[in-house]
Amino acid sequence: MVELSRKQREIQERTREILRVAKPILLAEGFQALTMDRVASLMEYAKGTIYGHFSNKEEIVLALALEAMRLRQKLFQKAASGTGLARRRIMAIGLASEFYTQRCTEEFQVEQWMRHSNIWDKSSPDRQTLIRNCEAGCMQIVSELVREGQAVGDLPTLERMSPEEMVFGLWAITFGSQILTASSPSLTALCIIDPIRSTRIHCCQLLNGFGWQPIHSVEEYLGMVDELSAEFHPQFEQIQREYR
Amino acid sequence: MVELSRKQREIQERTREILRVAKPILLAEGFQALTMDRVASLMEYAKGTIYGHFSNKEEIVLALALEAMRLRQKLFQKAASGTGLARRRIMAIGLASEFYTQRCTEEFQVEQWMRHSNIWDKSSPDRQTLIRNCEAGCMQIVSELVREGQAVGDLPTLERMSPEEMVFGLWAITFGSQILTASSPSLTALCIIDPIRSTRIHCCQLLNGFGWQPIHSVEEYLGMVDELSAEFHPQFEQIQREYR
DNA sequence: GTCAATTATTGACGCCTCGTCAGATTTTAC
DNA sequence: GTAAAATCTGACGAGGCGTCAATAATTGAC
Repeated sequence: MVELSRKQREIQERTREILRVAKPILLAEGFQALTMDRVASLMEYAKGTIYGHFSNKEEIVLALALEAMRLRQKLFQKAASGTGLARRRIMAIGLASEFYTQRCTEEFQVEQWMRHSNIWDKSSPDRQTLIRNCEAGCMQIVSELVREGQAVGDLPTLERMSPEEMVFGLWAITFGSQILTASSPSLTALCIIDPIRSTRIHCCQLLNGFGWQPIHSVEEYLGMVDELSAEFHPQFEQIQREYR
Repeated sequence: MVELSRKQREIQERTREILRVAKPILLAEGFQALTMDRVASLMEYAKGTIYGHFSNKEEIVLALALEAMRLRQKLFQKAASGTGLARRRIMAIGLASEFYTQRCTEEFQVEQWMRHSNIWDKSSPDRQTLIRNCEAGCMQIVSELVREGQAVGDLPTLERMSPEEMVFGLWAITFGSQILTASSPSLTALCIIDPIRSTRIHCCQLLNGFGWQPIHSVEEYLGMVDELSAEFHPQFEQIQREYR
């Protein structure tokens, strides 16, 4: 490790400060309200100085997103490190994801901004890679559990279907639900009263469909999720606090 | 119906012309490349004239998106109007959705632009409503099939779970898969070789999980999808041609 | 066919943001 | 103490947005 000079530390600290200033603007007023001039004047630095840290505002968003995704990854890790069968631990990951969307609203929102092609495409490949790696890390946590389920014999393997491809399904269902919930303000108008409960049920039914033992009835499953929730929520909250 | 004067027809035609000009720019170069000045100069009209049709560029995107969604709706209608059991017809809708993503790439892409909060939020409530209605229409087509499955007794009903909430699951899984496929250029790096096949399987397993009769093994299901595909593709292509 | 009223079109304009870079200022190293 | 290196500054050019006063075209009554 290289020792950093005082100046270097100052600069690093300022990078963090920029993110601290930019985040509430992005969240409260959207991307177009996040201007370099504004960040600069709020921080009482010249614009050029800000550009020394981030070569455009898209980079700021991706930097925020990376932080957010690291939090997500930590939650997943915690969930996966629980006890019991792989299926139970996968349920815990579902809960982690739910927690992230529900309780780490800001981070979840930042992730959404990052996905905008406008923003993604204008930021540097380096930062993109960092984010991709983090995403792959999250995925790996889950696919390990699938592998474990298969190894133990609880989950039948399928011809030409990798553990990652199974995760893809769970990922798609939770991700899809979250996006739809976040972007359709009128789900209730479409008779979708409780999207979170629905998503839980769909995950259960998907796992049942794959024959992942033990098979749970919906009632049973929802009960277990509540128990798991009581167990993990304090831990998730702890991680969230540390992150702040 | 009101007769339109020649002038009115001309104006209407120009609206269409604007969309024709704007679409390739949006698709090939993205939203920030779509400027009113550029559209105006390409059409050899003054900018103000374009603003007479669309009060900002976001409106243009939403207008394009509405066209796209109407195509999607037509595909869904065709799929739902097939013969056989509700489960089979739901599979056909899955295929319609696949066809839309795969073969109506441009329309699918336009839909993605519409979902950007930047764009959505800046366009008029009227146009937003049109789009929401179209989305609701698509959803209704599917939820009718769920109702039919339940009525016939093929699909067990669940406590506190509306047909729409069941559709939500299928919607989330296909939508989520499509977004992930479209936005993660390196799915193969994550060991997801064939996302389309995976998605098909996940839909099958979800339906199996819900106990929708007849239950299909994955092999069986994939075979049926191929058959259905042969049956519906020509019809879908027909609809696509009419739309152009 | 004329002409006034209505409707449509134009494009220069003001405002805003982006990202740059030459010059001013501060820090570092000796 | 001082010269070289690093850092910071903010005015500037480029370019997009949306407006609106001025201009042109169209309509329809006579």
